[in-house]
Amino acid sequence: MSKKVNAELTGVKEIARRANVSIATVDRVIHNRIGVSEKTKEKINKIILELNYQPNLLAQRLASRKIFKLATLIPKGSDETSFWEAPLKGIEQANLELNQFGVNIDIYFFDQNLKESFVKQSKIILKSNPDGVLFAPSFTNESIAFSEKCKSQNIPYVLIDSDLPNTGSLSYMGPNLFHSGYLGANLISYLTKQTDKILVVNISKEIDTHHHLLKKSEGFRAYFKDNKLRNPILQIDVRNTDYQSIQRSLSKALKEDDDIKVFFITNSRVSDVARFLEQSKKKILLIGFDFLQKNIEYLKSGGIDFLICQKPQEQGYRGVMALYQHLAFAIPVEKKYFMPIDIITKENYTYYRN
Amino acid sequence: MSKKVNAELTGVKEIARRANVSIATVDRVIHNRIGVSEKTKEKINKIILELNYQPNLLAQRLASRKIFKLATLIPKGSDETSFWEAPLKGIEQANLELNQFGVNIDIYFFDQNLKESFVKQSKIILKSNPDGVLFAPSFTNESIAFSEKCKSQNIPYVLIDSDLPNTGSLSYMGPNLFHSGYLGANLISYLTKQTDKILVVNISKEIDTHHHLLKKSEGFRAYFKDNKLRNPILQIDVRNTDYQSIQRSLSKALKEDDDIKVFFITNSRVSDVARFLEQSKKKILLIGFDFLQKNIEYLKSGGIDFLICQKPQEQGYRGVMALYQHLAFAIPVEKKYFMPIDIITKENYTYYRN
DNA sequence: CTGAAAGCGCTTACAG
DNA sequence: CTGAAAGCGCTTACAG
Repeated sequence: MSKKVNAELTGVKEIARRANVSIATVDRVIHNRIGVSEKTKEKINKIILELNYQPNLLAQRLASRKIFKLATLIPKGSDETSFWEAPLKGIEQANLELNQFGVNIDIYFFDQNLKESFVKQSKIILKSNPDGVLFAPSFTNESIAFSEKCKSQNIPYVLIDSDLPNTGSLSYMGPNLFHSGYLGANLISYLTKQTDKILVVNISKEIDTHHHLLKKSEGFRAYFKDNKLRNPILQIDVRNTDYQSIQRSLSKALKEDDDIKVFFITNSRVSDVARFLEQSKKKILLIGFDFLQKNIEYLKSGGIDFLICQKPQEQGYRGVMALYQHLAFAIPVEKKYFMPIDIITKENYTYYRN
Repeated sequence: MSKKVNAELTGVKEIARRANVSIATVDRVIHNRIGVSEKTKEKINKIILELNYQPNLLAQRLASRKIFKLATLIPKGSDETSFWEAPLKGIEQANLELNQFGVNIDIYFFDQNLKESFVKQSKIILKSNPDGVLFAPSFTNESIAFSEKCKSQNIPYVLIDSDLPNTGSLSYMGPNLFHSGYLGANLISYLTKQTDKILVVNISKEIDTHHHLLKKSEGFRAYFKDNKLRNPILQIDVRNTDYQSIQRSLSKALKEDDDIKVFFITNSRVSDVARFLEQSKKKILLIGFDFLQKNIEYLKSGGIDFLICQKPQEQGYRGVMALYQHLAFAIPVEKKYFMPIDIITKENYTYYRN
């Protein structure tokens, strides 16, 4: 272990010395603040380039006692699905790590079944005047409205889980939904004959607003089309997310077509389908989404064959980190950071990091 | 953006004030240095607990001008395989990020085909007196010898890519080899009938030292046994890694059994097998390892069906980070950090982060 | 437009 | 065994 030597032949002090000014003036130039004559500004900038000056981030953060206030808005975890616990965990982890670097995160929740709760929470957030916002745009119109307000208040915002059509966000961190459906189809094409019948199941209260499910089924179908596969593809939309409704819809579908070989469930509700198949003693290949405890149980028992996962925890973590890096260091952030499309089976789930 | 207030009602100053001592004494207690009476030590420790004191890492790193010198030893990337470029990238990324936190990394390489080069480089490293070492234990005996020397010099070391039987390492970050073979078999079981013949191919100059390949094929076989699957499994070991040799061995194998349905290649050399299959116009299901450019090309063209990947870049990155966290903050490190076992196809490789 | 000085929360010689 | 003081590389009022 050695010691740092000549630590600051390249710091602000050295720049100040060479430019024959005070370090305060150097600081002004570095941060593009006003109140410096063109001449000295040029002189200093030249030296900065010569020295290839890199600010010491440690010292920067320590000296500037700024506190960044971030707000996150995601759905509340519910009995029906624990999916949103993962992004929350990611946010909390980021919070923990950033705490000592002067970041405070306020975590807000909304009810996935209540647009008004989203609107209400977003208003509270705007009033709190945060330096940055992360949210899941579950309700398209309401989310667009929220993002517009963020823009007009000059608050950078990051989206996770699904994207918004307009482009004002600092970043989107989440799946490419179309492609995750496409991959599901790819996987199935390996597992079936071209004559096998496939059932696509969307389970969601608001299919119209949950356009992300539709994007997945679009991607799914596109694969079969692109590869000229002739499997018959049926589709049902289940609008009530309780088990009874799911059971009823699936029973009906199977009554109409009793030779379906594969079920493709476009979201995390796949465990309910596994339960149904278990009870009805049907052996049908089952593929769905998301690394939830319930789903893993069925993966273990063989009730679910494959899960497609997209690191929701990492979405929360990275989303917050992106905001921080943008605010604290003006580090450029990837506009779209698509999560990997992970394939989970009985034999690799123990190693998966969500 | 607000300001930090009362920043140090919990800092060393406050502790010193409450204990009625100087901050130097507080510092001594915090770092368990000698030269403090039992009495004051107790007093200070009590206050530390009361305040739930968390040192400001920024200030800590800034004030202590320690420089940590790390050394890494991994195989040189070769024409035959670019596999080791990934861990190198990870190491370089860590280097970049840690540079401003007082970490210097010296990167050493050895020739995968020359034990002596490993021995030679490890000696150079030991002479340089590093604070921590990361290495890939490609040659078992030589690696054990190296690790013993690290231990006796009190240098913490981290292993990547494959593990060593003794347990002195700070951490192992890499695949669970047995299980990655197991997963490969799991995947294949979905894609085949029980009567389909499977060929396992180990391609390596030193199968005996490259016991990690053997662990993969063990895991592979274990899956079939555990699940009472009756597929005939053949195996060949190719000891020369040039294309001609591989071609010859595979031709011979196919001549002896022309109804093989699946090839399982236990390492990254799978692209050579894909090339062979392409030329011989055989359509055989092909599964292998690692996210290399060559392999991806065949994945795209359909020559390779699945790749199993284990984030080699992250191995390098995390390995270095673990050393740093251990040295700088005495943060406890996971003894074994197994990488996820990722399944890559034509349709998700664009999203993969190696 | 510019600079001197204090301070961020620590560590580190040095002196006693 | 203990403390006063300087310093890490920055930022921030404040004064001129």
